[in-house]
Amino acid sequence: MDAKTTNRPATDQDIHDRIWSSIVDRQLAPGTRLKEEHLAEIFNVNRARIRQVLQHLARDGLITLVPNRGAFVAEPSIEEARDVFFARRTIEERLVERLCATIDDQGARRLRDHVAAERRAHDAGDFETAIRLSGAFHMLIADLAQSQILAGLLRDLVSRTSLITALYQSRSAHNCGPDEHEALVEAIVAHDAAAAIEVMKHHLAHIEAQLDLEGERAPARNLADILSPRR
Amino acid sequence: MDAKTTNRPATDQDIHDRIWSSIVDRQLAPGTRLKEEHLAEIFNVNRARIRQVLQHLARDGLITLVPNRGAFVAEPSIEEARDVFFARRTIEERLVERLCATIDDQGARRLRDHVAAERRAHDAGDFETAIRLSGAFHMLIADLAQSQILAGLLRDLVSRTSLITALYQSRSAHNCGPDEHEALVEAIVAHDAAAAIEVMKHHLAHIEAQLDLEGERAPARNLADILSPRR
DNA sequence: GGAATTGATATTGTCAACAATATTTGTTAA
DNA sequence: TTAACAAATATTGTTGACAATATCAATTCC
Repeated sequence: MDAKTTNRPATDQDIHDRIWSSIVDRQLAPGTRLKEEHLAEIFNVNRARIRQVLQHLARDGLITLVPNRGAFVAEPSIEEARDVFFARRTIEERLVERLCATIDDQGARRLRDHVAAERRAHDAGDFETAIRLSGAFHMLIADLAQSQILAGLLRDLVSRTSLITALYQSRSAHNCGPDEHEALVEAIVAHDAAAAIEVMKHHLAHIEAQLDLEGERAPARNLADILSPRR
Repeated sequence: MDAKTTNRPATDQDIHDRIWSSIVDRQLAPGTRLKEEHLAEIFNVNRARIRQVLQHLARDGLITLVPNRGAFVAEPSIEEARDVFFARRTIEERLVERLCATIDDQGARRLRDHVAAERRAHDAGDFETAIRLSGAFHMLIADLAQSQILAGLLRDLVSRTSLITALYQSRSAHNCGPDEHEALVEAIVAHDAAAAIEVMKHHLAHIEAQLDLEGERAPARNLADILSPRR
């Protein structure tokens, strides 16, 4: 959290976006305490504004508000993690099903361009970009499928997935996104709903399988981790 | 909105629940303006508290916050209405599918008891209760299907459905809930997922078909409607 | 040395006041 | 009578101060 304050006062949306992406990009680890006054100083705004933003982030599922104690980056339990994947399957299978019926040339081009960019980043070893584009691919599908409600719900679920992988990802995990994304795009463009659903199902199962949701909980964060400056 | 203030200070959750149910029960019509200071007087709390509650209700999709102008009970467009039903089908079909696999004796009893209560209210002509129980039936399915995430999402969608029916329901609509709910329960108890999905799909299509989403927008609310006392 | 207690400090929760913006009311002109 | 304009009022947005609660540091006791 090394955001520099600028002279233009930050809007609530700016602040929300900044904290959101710091969590999703894993700069803020699960369990991190977010002090209102501290954030207010960082963003150079009144504390009441921060409270408002934190309320929103809590509704997004990215932070946990504990009465009288403050806000913490969320630490989803194993049960929650499974539920997130269940919800994602529910939504994303339906979205690709719909997209198979509605995809047009422009949509197909956008999908292909996106996966090509993913492939380029992946092949160049730029894994940070590859991972970011991988998440954005899911949101592109949601946008193209034209359900604002499901797209909004999915956005939260994808964000929470980032928290979950931060907590539970085993060491051997690797990003296999472009291959499965390509297969998905081809099924969509071919209007093959059954295949698209199967690929999406497999893809999400693959992501979930890389997480250690069977063993012990992820190591509890100690107090020093929580209290050390996050910069 | 004739809530009487009590001596115990209302909690934020109390206030939220009260406004929520007033909207869902159609005591507060779509388009109604909710003034912060007025609500603060009604509930005998500081206005800042009301602002917090209104933020939550906006995230629930039940009200619309217009900068510098205030909060209004939401008036979903036809596109939004269709999207809500699409999202509901996505979620509710998956929930009944899962419930067919996990239902036990206790769950079956709860479902049957609920539909019986619905049937009694319906047969006694107590349509207010019948409609309330009808909505609660959907939430019971969500609870039993054991996905907190989908249950939470569905709660918001069911609430918004109430707004939509308030705006778009044709005059000839009637509640045919108990019959379809009974068929659904039997499919679930028989572990027949295909049938359950089909009944749920048909049930939601039935609700949607009773709305006039093809013709002109619901009549615009005129100034007299907005300014008349809402009690 | 560890646990319990106390006091100091930090943080969150709440509030009323003021600034900014919108709405309503009153007045004037055509 | 209607439209335009100005003034008054209402409402929302923001802030800093204070109350309530939690955390941390220091001290004492076993």
